[in-house]
Amino acid sequence: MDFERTFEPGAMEERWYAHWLKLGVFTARPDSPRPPFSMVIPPPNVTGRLHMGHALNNTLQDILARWRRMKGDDVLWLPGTDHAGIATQMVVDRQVAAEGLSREAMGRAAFVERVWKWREEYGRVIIGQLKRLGCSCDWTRERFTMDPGLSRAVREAFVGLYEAGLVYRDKFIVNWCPRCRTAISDLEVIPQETHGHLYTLRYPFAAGGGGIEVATTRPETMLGDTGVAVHPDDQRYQGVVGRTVILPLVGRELPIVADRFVEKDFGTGAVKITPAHDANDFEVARRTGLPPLVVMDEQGRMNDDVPEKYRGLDRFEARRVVIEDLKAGGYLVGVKEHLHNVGRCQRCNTVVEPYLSTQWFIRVKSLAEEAMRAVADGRVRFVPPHWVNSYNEWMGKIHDWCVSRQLWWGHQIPAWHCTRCAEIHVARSAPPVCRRCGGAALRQDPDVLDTWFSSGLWPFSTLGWPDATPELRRYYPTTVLVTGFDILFFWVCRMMMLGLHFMKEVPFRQVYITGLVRDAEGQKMSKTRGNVVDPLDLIERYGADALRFTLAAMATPGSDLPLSEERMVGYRAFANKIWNAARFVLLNLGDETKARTRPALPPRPSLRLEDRWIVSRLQRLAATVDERMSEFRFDETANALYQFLWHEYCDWYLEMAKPRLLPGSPPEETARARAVLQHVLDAVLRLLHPVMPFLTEDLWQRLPHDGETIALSPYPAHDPAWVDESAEREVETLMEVVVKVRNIRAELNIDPGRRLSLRYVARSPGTRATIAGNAAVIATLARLESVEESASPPASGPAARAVAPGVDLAVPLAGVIDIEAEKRRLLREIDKLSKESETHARKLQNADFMSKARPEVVDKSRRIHQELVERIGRLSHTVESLG
RNA sequence: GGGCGGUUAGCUCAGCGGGAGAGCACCUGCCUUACAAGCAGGGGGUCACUGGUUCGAAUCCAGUAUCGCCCA
Repeated sequence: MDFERTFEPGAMEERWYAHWLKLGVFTARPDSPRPPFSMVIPPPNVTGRLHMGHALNNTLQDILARWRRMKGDDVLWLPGTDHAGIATQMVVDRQVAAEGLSREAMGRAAFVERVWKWREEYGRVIIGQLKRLGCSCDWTRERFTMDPGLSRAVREAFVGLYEAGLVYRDKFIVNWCPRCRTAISDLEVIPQETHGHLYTLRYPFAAGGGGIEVATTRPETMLGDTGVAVHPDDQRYQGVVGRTVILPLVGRELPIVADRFVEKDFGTGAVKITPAHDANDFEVARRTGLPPLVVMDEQGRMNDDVPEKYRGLDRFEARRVVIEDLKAGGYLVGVKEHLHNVGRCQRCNTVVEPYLSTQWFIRVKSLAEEAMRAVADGRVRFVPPHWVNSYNEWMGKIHDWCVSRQLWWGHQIPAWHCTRCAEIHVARSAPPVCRRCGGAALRQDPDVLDTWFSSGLWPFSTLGWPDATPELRRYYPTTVLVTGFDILFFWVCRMMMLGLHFMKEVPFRQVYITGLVRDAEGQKMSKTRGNVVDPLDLIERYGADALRFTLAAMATPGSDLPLSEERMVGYRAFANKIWNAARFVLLNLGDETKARTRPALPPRPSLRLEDRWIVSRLQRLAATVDERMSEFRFDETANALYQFLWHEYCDWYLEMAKPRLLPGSPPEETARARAVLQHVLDAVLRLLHPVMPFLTEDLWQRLPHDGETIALSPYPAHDPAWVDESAEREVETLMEVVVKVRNIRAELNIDPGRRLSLRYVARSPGTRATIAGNAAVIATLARLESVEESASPPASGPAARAVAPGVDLAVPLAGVIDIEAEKRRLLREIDKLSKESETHARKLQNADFMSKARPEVVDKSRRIHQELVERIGRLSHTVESLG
């Protein structure tokens, strides 16, 4: 088998993904006796391309899915896409326009057919990209929000809400995008700080004798004014309420009304009321009985209800002309710079127009209350928990949800209007005749539902609802939802409300909220900034495993992820490190390699110290990983794996095992070393598999193994029987000795190839036994020719000295030692240790500490202090002996 | 205006009541038969500031400064 010196991702990834698909690894088994674990993917837009946010949350989901699968759960990770009403319609609009056609000219049916065609052709790009990432979704259950089943669920849900009295149709001020020509929800309006002007206008009293001044940022809306309001307690305007003014340019007579909404301190304290074009004004008008007057059309042009001069003008052009005319007429009293927020359409950045129109709404108050209760009483857990605050805040002051959209692409509202008597029928299917007048001419409501309405049903519509399918019974509520905070309100809140309403049960037990992937400078990635990083590009350059590991390692709950390429380079190096460790093991396995099955670990009494140590460390790793994964600590899981693999397995164990692999060592020792090397590697590959699925599969397949894929092999469970504290302590001693010798070599600039000898004086029989019993290991790691116990004090004569816990060391170096330099080196060491010991000395001298601190804390401090003092003493003694 | 989060080594971040940590970067020396995408050794921090609680605070509390996000 070829085994290159450097790890090359690439083709290997594609091969293993195909292997998993062939084996059906990702397919959920509803009839399985195993416990279920389920997640639904946050459905990406059909128009979407994989971005770093997707890469992050799908990596984390995949880690969970693969982990639970190996732990023995029946995992369902249900994938799919969202039809993305406005976005998709815009894309196809553009495509059609490029052909010189238009949506209007084509007609609705032809256009919708065209969108479907687009979806077939381009709408699956992101699915392929998720596969590149390695996502172990159950593709046999892939869903699309416009599928027949999900469309049926949407109809059923809408009708169900209607029957529960939670749906109504009303004229209301909504956020209107004149470019998209549809209503959009509050959440789809992005406020943008804008330098504008505040105009003060004077409206003369109808009866003559002065007038009243009003302030506005949108003068063109004055054409739709139907009143003026002041605060009832405002001293300045006592007596004007009830009088009328004449609207300039129009001539309409407007009543002055009193309403507490008016801010006395803003502008002049009097405001013009344009009920059909301002949400606050609309409320005021409702309270005070002022009539609404719509003065714009769907595209934001002034309509026929304004003086002829302004008809047909775009709202911004109208603003310009209105200002000119007001100025000419002497009605413009003042203009000043004004910084304010202007709402823009999330999709197309057009300035949103508050617009009075007839829309469908969902009464959400009762749904929101239940959704808040579900979180308060723990039916749903947020990770990290602080997001509950945002959730409650939004749910607490929620407005009714405008769910109708004036689009063609989406779920057409299941409501039919009688063309004769205007009766509205909300029904699962078209009624044959009007129930009121019996007329047969019924027309379906042209509007479609907000895309988030169908997304809100996603956790159960995808499982077959409204039918009580086995999947629905088994996998709902889903175990966990992983998503970004940017769609907390859009999506998470809506799923909570709709899930609780229709299923009487929360849609997910836990919600893990990810941070935001930023660039290396911590800036938000955006097309305009040009700092967008393409995950596919990263996969090409570093491999999917390195990308996944990077994202996992940086996924600290509650914080954003500044993605730096340096970090990715580091984790690609990690992948390469693992590759080479496996390469080393495999090249040393000999004939066992051909035995395609994993041998058992040799009985413990036959194992050497270092074997018991690495197996013990492995057990601790398994425990840590299990604990950290259960808490969604992907970062700490990744770090623990990294630390173990690189700094314990590779740095120490591999090196310690090398001598036993050399020809000439006892065959049974070689066999045992091979078995342990292989056992630990196999286990750690499995522990790592959820994070780095491709690399681990590739290596696992090369090693002796049972089964067809690592993805279905059992996840190593913590086995306390193999934890060996004394082995860990002993190896720590060996490491300290080795590091001291290496330190001497480095600081005295001794040729790395030169073999040195080591004399030691152990302070306890245990330490003596550890060192004496492992002299060969120490010699290998520290490149020594001899390790000998020596009489106390350590050998006199020219030598470099060091003190490790429990043992004094001397490396004789005739002709190399500069006595003064050696003294300086030792004094520096004494200094360092003294600083540490002082902090403990202070504590131990503190009577309060001694009496009030927990005994084990005092003990620990005393132990550390004693040890430090002892080492300092021995070092000082050595310095003195140097003269 | 309300809410949430951050401020720890040059950079990016863990740690969140008991000896200041990691990765990268940096310095020194090494192509030691798995790996130079490597090995060995090393330097580097009044844990934003001010008070308080505590025997003990980077860690808990209050306040200040500052940066960022969300909602109005």
